[in-house]
Amino acid sequence: MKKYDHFKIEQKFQKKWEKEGIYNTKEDKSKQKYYCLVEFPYASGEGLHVGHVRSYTALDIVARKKRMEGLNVLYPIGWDAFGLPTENYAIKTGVNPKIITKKNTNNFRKQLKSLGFSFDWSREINTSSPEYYKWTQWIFLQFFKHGLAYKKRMPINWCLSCKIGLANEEVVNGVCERCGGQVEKREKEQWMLAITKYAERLYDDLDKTEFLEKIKIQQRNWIGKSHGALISFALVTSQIIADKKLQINADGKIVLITNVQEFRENVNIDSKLKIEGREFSIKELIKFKLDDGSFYLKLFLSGGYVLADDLNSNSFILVKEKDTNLKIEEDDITFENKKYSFSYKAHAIAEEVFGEEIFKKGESETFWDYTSGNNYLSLGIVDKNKKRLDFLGKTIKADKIEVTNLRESASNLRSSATFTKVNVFTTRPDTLFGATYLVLAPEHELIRKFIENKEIENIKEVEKYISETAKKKDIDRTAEGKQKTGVELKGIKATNPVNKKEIPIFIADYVLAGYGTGAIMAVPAHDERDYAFTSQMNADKKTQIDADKIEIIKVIESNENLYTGYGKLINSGKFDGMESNEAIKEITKFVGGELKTVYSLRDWIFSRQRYWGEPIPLVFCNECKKRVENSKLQIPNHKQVPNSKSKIQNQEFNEGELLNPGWVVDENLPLELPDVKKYEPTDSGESPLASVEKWVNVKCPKCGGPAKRETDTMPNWAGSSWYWLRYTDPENDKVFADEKKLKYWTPVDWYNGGMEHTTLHLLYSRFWHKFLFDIGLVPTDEPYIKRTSHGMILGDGGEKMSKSRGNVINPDDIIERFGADSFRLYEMFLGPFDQQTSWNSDGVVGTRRFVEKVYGLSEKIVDSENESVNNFLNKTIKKVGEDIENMKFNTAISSMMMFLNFVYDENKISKDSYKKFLKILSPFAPHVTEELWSETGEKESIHKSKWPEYDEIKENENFTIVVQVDGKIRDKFIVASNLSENEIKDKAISLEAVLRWVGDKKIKKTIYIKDKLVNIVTI
RNA sequence: GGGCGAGUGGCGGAAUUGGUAUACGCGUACGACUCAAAAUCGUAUCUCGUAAGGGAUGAGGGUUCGACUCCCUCCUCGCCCACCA
Repeated sequence: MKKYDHFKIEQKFQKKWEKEGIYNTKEDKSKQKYYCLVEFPYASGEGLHVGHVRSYTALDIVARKKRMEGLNVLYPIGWDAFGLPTENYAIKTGVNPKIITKKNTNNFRKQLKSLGFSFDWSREINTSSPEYYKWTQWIFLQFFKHGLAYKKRMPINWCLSCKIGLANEEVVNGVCERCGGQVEKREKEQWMLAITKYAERLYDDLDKTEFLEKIKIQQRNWIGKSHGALISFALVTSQIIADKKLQINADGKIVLITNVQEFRENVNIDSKLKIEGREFSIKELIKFKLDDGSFYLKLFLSGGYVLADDLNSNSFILVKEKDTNLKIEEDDITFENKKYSFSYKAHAIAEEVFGEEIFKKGESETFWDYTSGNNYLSLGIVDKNKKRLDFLGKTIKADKIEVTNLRESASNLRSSATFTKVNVFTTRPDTLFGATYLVLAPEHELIRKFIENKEIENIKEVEKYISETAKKKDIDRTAEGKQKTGVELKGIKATNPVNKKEIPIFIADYVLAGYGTGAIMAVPAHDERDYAFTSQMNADKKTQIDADKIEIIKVIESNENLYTGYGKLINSGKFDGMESNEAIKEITKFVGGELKTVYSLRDWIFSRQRYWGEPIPLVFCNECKKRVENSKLQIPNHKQVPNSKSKIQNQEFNEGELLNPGWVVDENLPLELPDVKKYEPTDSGESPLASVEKWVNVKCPKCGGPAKRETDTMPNWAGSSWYWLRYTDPENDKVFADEKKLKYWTPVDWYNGGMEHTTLHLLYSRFWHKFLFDIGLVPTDEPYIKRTSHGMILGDGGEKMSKSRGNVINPDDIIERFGADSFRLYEMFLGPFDQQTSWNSDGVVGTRRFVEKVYGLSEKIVDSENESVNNFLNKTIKKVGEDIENMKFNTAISSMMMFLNFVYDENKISKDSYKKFLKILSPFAPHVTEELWSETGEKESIHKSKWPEYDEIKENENFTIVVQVDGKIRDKFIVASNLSENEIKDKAISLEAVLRWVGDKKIKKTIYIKDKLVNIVTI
């Protein structure tokens, strides 16, 4: 018997296959396609991992089987080449990442080829090659042009000792992964991709896919859909205004307020005024602020009164609104049926209302200003020193009048509408009666404005808390068991809309700015976090809230103060007795809230302050910024991306340029990475590209003026977000892939990868694909039909393989010792493909022995074999075929081992059966089967042969019937399948062992399971 | 805290429309071959018991003629997410 020399055989066929290109694929309309995809590797310096081998072998088996079944199979490979380890290595050594990448991919390619995968190497791609990233950049520009990319200040992780920005993945347990140093947040302008606009579709369309259920679940959890309601809480700054503080003078027009400044600061749209015993509510409040920080008020009151501020005399003027009633018709203003030119008219009104001495003609000017949104204007007058202004009349429709000239004269005046409400998102509107305070995230935009307008009393305390929060590391902010902290916003209250009770407002960092509206209603009796916060604030004596008294849903058995479940409402006014699910809808309706679905998915931070990534092909131009700002172009407000290629091309500025004034696209692609001297980010946290002046300073592609390039690069997820599309047409330099080729090959039929990519990569790539679908560039709205994940291979002790633990297995060593075929078989034999398992190098000898036995099998070939061998083979063909489809590679292999053992026992096999066996083994062990196949005299490759059919097992086969008495096995016998149920029962009951066990007991019943078992039940 | 998954020999694991638990492989022991070793082949290998037989699939309970499989309670481990309102 000749010796099995794996090295010789594997080398021989790997060369032969490559030379003949037998796995290279072309579009062939006559054949059905099948697209197998594995996650392309990041070619690190550490070389191939056994985990790669597991994934690639599995789909190689699938690809080979599908080919044998006559499908046109695309099984491509390439390199995900932008990444941190390469960059970090470059920083350390100063070697250009291109060179490192080249070296690493060469090594990976060699390693992959030594495993005999049936990749179509002619389609190899590399995300770091300009030919490839040209299209990554191009797709980014499409996002930009459609208004899905925008710049925003965002915190980044900054390592204090490495002095570089870290990706989230590099921050492990709150410290820098590389050096273990402290990480803090730094704010920086970042490019964002608006993936949240696709949240709903990314969620819903999972139903269209055949992803493994656990993968769908993980995606759904990541997107984080919750149903709830937006509820508005009106703000009350103060109701201090009382009779004694107001005086009306004799003619009834001048109101004296004892503390005008206090009144100015505290009056609010929800304030109620009492003047001479008469109550007024405020219909509209206009607050004008001067540059020195002081401001003036104009209040439109119920009953048609207007309360106008007079700073100089520390008084307010109360007038009847109808005195200043204005109507606008065309260009002119009609005032009590007389027509005046605009300016003249305004003065006429001023004289009439306030007296000529206040606004002398020629010394004062008229102006318009915005008050409540873009559609309404008020007419006003400002004195010549621009220190005093007033309004004359109620708001009027603005779209009928020309305002441009008049705006300028008041340009040093800024209007600021007072904020009147806070929106909160809650999933539990049914607990609204228990809402005893509001909490805003420290980053909530209202707080800045409260501070600006001096609407809070304890500004210093609040500012201190905000800055402390910003400095906190993530880990401190979220660590479990951490005390909740917060500060009350004194001087501002909110009104609970359901019972009109006044409740305090806090800021606290347990409320996240990025989720919902960044504000919550706190229901301590029904929410754990609110309960904890309340208890802690009570301990600090900062609030009066008593959790006991606000319980609204009572659970009979529960005597706790906290209950987070659902139930029947109590202490909820007219909603008492209503079930939660109904109350959610009813209470929301009652308070004028809006049922809403929110997603916890955040927009994608798309900037990295790094060298080794795709440059972002945008340029900043000051001149274009001005032109955008002066243009009247509006950003279209569409909910869905339009399915059109042309719309955005007809304007001078595209949507992205309008959205990000000054940023213009540079369509001269690829925008290549320039060479740099050093790969570290700059001290200011900019990417190394910022130091390449020649590259940074460019002519604006739009106006030709001086402009600067964006120096951030794209994240390493970018290139992998569309790579499966490029495989269909990897060399095209006109488009990212030819439409017809995309149509033939996509979507991917089966995509396998690691569970660790289930959330980010899988979601990002689905997002890009959907966007490309929306703009008409790909034929389907989902990229992958089936997605599976292989389980992780742990090291010997059941721990994760890692360099530091020293338990990393190098595939090269295994191939050298045992050969690629045995290695592949062992990887698949290890355990269930989708579950984690641990590696044991000693185990490879098992599959090696199996391969050797296969190698010697030809000695058993005879002219006529036993029928039982043929039957066994049929069963095995069936099982192997099914197991491959179901990813049960381990049992497929064990069934082939059983067959082989059986043949060795029988000591004979026909040539025909032998060849069939080689065929079903060939996807698993492609080299040795090819060798043996050629030895049978076949000229064509076994991998081009047809997958064998199997015959259903013949009817007259015998079965073993197990006989139980009272559920315990007592005997078994072999029976031909043509016996009837009664015959089998009779035979069972007459067995000696059965008679012995039944004894004198009476037989209650006899259960028969076809071809399997008889159970005799006694009483 | 939430989601997902898993607990079966010394080890990786097999067995689910509920029907012979421990397939297949590793390891180990003994034997054959050999001067010897390796390799190979053969036999054995859950456990108690001489045997007949009994017990065992993380623990405990339930449903059933019959449970690794279904239901309930609990424990342990892994992965992912984590103050998501």
